Amino acid sequence: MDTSFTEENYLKAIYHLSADESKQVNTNQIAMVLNTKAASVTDMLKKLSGKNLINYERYQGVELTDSGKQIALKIIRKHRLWEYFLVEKLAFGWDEVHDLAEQLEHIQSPELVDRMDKFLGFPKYDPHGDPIPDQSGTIKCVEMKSVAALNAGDAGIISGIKEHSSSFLQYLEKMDLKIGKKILVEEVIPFDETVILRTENGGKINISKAAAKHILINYEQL
Amino acid sequence: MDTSFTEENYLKAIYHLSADESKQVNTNQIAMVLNTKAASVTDMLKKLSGKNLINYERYQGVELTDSGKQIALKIIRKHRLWEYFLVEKLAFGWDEVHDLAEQLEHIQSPELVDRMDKFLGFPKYDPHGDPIPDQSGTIKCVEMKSVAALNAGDAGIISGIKEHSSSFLQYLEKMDLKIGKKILVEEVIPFDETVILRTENGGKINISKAAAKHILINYEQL
DNA sequence: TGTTATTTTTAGACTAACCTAAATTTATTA
DNA sequence: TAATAAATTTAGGTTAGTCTAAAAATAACA
Repeated sequence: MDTSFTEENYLKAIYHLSADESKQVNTNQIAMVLNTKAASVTDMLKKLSGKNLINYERYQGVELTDSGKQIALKIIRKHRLWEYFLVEKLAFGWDEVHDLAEQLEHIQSPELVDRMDKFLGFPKYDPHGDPIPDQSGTIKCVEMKSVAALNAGDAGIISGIKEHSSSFLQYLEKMDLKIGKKILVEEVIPFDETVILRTENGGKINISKAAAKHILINYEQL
Repeated sequence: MDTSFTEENYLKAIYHLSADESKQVNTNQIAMVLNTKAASVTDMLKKLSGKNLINYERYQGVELTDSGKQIALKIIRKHRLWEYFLVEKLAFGWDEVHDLAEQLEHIQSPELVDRMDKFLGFPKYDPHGDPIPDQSGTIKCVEMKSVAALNAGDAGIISGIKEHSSSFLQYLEKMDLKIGKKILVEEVIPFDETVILRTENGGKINISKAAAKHILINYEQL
């Protein structure tokens, strides 16, 4: 039972959608993220259901089966390893690698993935701070908190973001807020909840509440 | 004007066929190497002709136009750079990388190719000794001689092979005849034209005429 | 040169993935 | 709860790439 390029994209989309928004994923959501039409999604859902990769009942939304989830995690593993490679070895910016990884994640060769993993030194997080699933598809579940939820005095390492638009990525670049950077919350201004961060070299960075919401801090990587 | 995965494979096949056997390439040859049927080939030839990537007249065989050749060379450049990467960085055997490179060569990103080239140190030859076209598609034309055409006393570096079957690749592996190895022809036995080679560390290797014919020596890489 | 054999092309059909437009089901709200 | 709105599915059609079987062109040879 082989999965096509397109099937893999659907499985990945469903995985991400069901991680974000609770449980059942609906047709329109999928159509949205895959840039396609609801009718096409329905066709594919029937097909994936026939292969037992999703549980699907007409009009009732959809969720991945265990084997569907396994496949999705394999794709995500590949995606994140490739992103790591592109940034660490080929010096791409972390905001430029997504589309390329989207192509590379479909290369079929378990051998390649594992060798790449070794070559890269078994990285645990991709350049956006998202955890890289291991060979068996296990994903390291880390507790991340949004910066907006921190209080003065809290500290941690920037480890992820909730928004992947290139405008936001460029904003982070400008503000010099990179994944892996250690920060301390110096103050939260009560008026508009602007957060004042202090970095290791003593610099101060002010960010709006809107931005703070989308930046995640990790306690695990310390 | 974008070229699909499949179109690229046809262009590459035509390129290789016209390099090997003189000029005009015929439908059946293409069908053979692409593992498809002549009828399918005809369909595609019409399509490629419409895009001005080949010169095609019914029943008369086919050849690449300049733009078709440019595209073919870009694919070949990618293929060979990926093979180099797989062997040099990920420690694959040079006889295992072909199928993988066949997938990777279709990744679309000029930026990626050039960064990879730089990362690898601008290699001139792939692990099979075939020259890697540069950015502009120029291929280094080197004079290669088959070992069977050498006389006692001649020396050079093993730089290519004319036969790519995995049985032959494994034979070379067993004999410890690797691309890049410096060899000297010590003697050619008149009886059956067995060639006795001497390697840099003083070892002797006997090869049959059949094998010698398929091994190429390069004067350029010295 | 005429006849057979081979190669190539056409004709017609299939599949995967997509689309639009219409029908149906579920959700919302007056 | 009936009526409207939104979401989803069905029906029918398109395109790229493939196939088989039959027809047409070229090549081989007696």
